[in-house]
Amino acid sequence: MNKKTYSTKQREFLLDFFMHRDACFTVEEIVRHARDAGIAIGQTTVYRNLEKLTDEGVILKFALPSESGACFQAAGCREAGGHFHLICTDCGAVTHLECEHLDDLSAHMKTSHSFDFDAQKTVFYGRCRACKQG
Amino acid sequence: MNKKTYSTKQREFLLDFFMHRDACFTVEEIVRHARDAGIAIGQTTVYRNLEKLTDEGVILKFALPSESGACFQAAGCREAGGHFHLICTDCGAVTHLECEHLDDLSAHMKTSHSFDFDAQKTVFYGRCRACKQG
DNA sequence: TTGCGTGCAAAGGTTTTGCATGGCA
DNA sequence: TGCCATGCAAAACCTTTGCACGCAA
Repeated sequence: MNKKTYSTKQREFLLDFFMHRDACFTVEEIVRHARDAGIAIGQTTVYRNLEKLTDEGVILKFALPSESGACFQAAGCREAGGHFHLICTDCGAVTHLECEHLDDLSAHMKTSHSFDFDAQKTVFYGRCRACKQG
Repeated sequence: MNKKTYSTKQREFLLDFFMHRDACFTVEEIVRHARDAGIAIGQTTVYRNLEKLTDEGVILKFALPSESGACFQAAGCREAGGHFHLICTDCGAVTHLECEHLDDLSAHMKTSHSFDFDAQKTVFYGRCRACKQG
């Protein structure tokens, strides 16, 4: 039996915050944005809510070489497969990728290498178009 | 102009250590292995050497959900392409994968999505054969 | 009223830094 | 001898935990 879940203004802010943007943020940045929006929120609360949301697959947690702490971002969709994330190691931009090549890869890893690839947890690192040109 | 690099027994140990094994280790584990091998080494030294080796692409640095600190492992080869890493989120086992599917993927990302995928920095998370059966 | 959620402060753990010493070339 | 490397101790950081109070249902 699951615990009850209350709706608080802090939780609602976080949900809304991630649903409406498409970049990654550190805990510190999230706290700052909340305060700018007039929502008082402690970092403990951010950590606790983010942990839950990460477990649920609603948001993605990953490390960026350019940041010292963890980065979080909306997963975009909760369904398995068909949606992958590319992160630029220079600027941190995130590209959502829906591409049959990746579905093929996932299927191939499963059948030929006996590895259940988890698209939710995996982040592809590289350099985006803008940073290549820059 | 690059700085000179001295050869010390600590550095030689680290190089040798990673070249001869195929699993990932935390800093703490590395220090312990060194001391077991009769090499006195401080964790500061491990951190400093590992940072250099990571920059050079000799070893891989990544986070494992089951570990609190960072994990390091030999990259295996320094050439670009053709070599990827799968990590089991349950047991931490690392699989090296050489597979034309991944080369295709890399080429596809570059041509169709303008993204220079960096196999050196990317780790695929999922569950390995043994843990699926367990 | 019940009990989950919040947030401060403190603890915990990892990684970095300062500085004096050690050791390679 | 010159200068990089090492390592202890301390600092800096990020994240988690304890506990009392707040608040949704």
